[in-house]
Amino acid sequence: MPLDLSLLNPQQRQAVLTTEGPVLVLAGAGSGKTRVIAHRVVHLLERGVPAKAILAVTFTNKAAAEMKERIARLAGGTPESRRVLVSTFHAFGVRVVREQHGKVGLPARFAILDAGDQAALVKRLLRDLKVDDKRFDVGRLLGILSRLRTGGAPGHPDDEYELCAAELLPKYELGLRAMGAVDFDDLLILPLKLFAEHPEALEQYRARYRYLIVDEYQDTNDPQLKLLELLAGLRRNLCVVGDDDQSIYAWRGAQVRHIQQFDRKFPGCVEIFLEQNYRSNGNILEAANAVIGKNPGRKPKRLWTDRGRGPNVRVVAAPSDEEEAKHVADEIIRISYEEKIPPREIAILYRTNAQARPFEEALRLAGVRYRVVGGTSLFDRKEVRDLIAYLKAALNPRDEIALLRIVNVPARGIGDQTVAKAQELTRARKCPVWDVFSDAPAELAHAAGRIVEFVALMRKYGGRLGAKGFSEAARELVEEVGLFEEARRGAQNVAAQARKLEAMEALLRQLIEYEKREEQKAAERSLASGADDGEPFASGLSGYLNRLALDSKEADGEGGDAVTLMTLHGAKGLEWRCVFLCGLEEGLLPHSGRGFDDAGVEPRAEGALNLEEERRLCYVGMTRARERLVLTRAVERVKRGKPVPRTPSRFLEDIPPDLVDLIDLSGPRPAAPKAVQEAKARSFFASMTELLGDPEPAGQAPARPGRAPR
DNA sequence: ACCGGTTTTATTTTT
DNA sequence: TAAAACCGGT
Repeated sequence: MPLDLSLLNPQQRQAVLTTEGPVLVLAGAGSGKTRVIAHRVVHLLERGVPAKAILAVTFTNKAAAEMKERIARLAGGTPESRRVLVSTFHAFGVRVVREQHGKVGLPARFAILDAGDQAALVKRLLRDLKVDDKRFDVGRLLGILSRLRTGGAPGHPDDEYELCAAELLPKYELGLRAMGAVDFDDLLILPLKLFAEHPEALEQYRARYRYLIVDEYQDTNDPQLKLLELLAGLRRNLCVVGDDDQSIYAWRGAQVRHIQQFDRKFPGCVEIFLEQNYRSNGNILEAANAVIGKNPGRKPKRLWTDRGRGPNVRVVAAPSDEEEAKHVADEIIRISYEEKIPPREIAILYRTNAQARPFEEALRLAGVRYRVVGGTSLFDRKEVRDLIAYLKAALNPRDEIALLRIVNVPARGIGDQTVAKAQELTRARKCPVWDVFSDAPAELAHAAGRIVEFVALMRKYGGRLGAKGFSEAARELVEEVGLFEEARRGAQNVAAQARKLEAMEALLRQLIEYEKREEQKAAERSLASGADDGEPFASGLSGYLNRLALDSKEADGEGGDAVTLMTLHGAKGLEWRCVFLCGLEEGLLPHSGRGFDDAGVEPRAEGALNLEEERRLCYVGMTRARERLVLTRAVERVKRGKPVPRTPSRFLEDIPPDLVDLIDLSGPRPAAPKAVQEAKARSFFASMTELLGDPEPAGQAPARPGRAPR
C-alpha cells in the first residue's frame, strides 16, 4: 500500500518529496522531524531506490534502532525496508574500518578504547615521558588531543597543556596502532584517511550509498562533515535535519555553524523550515521560546502550536535539594492519581548525573517505580571493568591497557617492580609487553614462575574466548582466576559485596544472551539465501566488546512502567506528558564548569560557562514536555558534604510571569494531600507484600526501584 | 609484595 | 560524601 502523505503538513511533505540534491530541514522541537525522516526513506523506497543505497545517520544507537523500527513499520514490515542502513557516525566508521582494515593498518579484530582506557594510555605515556602525571588533568589532555586530531581550532600555543598534548600526540597514536586499537575519533579519522589515500575505496562507498540522510545535524563535528561531503560527492543527495537551537555538544567538537552555514557548503540547497509544534501545550512552548529567544545568531524560527495553552508552568523553590526531591516525588504521586498520568509518561531531568541521588532516594521512599538512564552504569564499576579487561587481554594480549590492568588482579605476585622491569625491557627491545612476558620471563627475576603461569592462563583462554562458547569460557575464567573472591574481599560491607557480585553476574548473563542471539541470527541468515554483509561488527566476543564501547549505556530493556531519570543531554529527542526540570540554579543550569562554591561565578579562562549552549540545554529540557512542565530549584544544596546557598537560574527570569505558577516551599512542609498519603500507604503494603514473598502485587508502584540493566 | 587504615581529592554533559 | 590515592607495618 502506498505511502500516505496527506497527514503531513506542506513543509513536511516538501521535505519528504525533495529527494534529489542537498536539502536542509530546520526542524524545531516537536515539529515531527523523525516522522519526516521515516517518510522520506519510505518514499525513496517506493520510488524504486534500493534499500542498500540509503544511509541514514543518527546520533545515538538508540535513535538508530527506533528509526529502523519506524521505517519498517511505515513500509508495512517488508524485508526490503529493513535493509536500509541506519547507524551512528561511529558505527558507520566501525563498518568501514572493519571492511578495509588492511588498508588502514589494523587487524580484523581491533579493539575500541573507551574513555577509561584512553586515560590509562595517556597516563602511561606521561610516565614514559617522566612527566609528573599529577601536574596534568588527564581528561583535559584527552580533550586537547581530540581537538588536535580532529582538526579543531588550535589552542593558545604556549599553554602548558597544549604543549604537553602536542608532545603526547604522536606517541598516543603509535600506542594505539601498536595495540591494534582505535579510539572514538579514529572511527571518523581512519575512514577519512582511507578515502584520501585510496580513491577507489571512496568510489566504492559513493556508489553504494546514493542517498544520505542525517539526523541531529547541529551536533556534527568537523570530521563528520568531511565524511558527508566525501560520500555525497558530486551527486550531493544529502538531506540534513536538525535544529540550531538544540545544539548541545560543542564540548565534544560539534559545530553549530555546520547547520547555520549549510547553504554555503552546499550552494543551491533547498531550505525547509518546520515550525509547527505538535508536542507541547501553548504555555510550555511560549515559555521555552522566551528562554531561547535571548540567544543571538539563531536561524530565525517561530514555533507555533494550535493546541490549547494548558496549565501554567510551575516554578518551585524548595529549601534544599532533599526537599526538592521530596516535592517532586509527592507531585508525581498526586499527578498520577489526579490526572492518571502513568509513570512512563513522567521524566525528571537534570544537568548533572550527580543530581540523581536525592531523587532516587525520595522516589524509593515514596514507592514510585523509576529508572535511571545513563550515569554510572554496570560498565563503570571497577569489578566489571576488571572482568572486561580480562576478556580483552586474553583475546588480544597486545592490548596493553587491559593486560597491565589485570596482570596483578587479584594479587598474584607480579607487583609494580616486576611490571616496571617488563616495561623497561619493552622499551629497549621495542616490542609489546606481552612478548616480554611470553618470551623472556626469566629476565623478570623471581617473579618468573608467576609470569609463566599468567602467560599460560591467557593462552588457555585466549583461544576459547575467540571461538564458540565464549560465554561459558568467560565464566570459567572468572572462576579460575578468583574474581568473585577478589570482589568479595574488596567490599566494605555486605551490601556492597552483593552489589559487586551481582554486577559481575549481570555481565556474564549478558554474554550468554549475546551469544545465544548471535547464533540465532547466524542460523536465520544461513537459511535465507542471500549471505548478507549487513553485519558491521566482528563476530563473537570481540564483536560484543566493540559494541560495548559504542553502546554501553543504552538501556534496551524497558523495565516496566517507570518514571525516567536522566540528564538533559540524554533527553534530547525524547518526550513525556509531564517533565520535571530540576536544579534551575546559577552554576548548575547554567552550569559554570568549575568551582561554583558560593556565588557561583568564577569564570575560567577556557571554555567555561558557555551561556548560549546552557540556554539551549534549558530549552531542550523544557520542550520535552507535552502537557505539564515543572521547573524546580533548591535554595540551599548539599555539595561535598556541606550545604551551600544557591541563587535562582537567570533562565527563570526570562519566562513571562503570566505563564507561571510560583510555588515557594520554604517553611514547614504542609501535610501531604490525601491522595499522596493513600498512595504511600498503598506502596508500603505493596513493599511488605513483596518482602513476604507474595507474588508481584497487581496495583501500581511496587517499591523496588529499577536500574535498567541493559 | 600485600594488606588495612588514613588522607586527599574531586564534581558536566557522551559517541 | 564517597571513592581513589597514599602510607607504613608486616
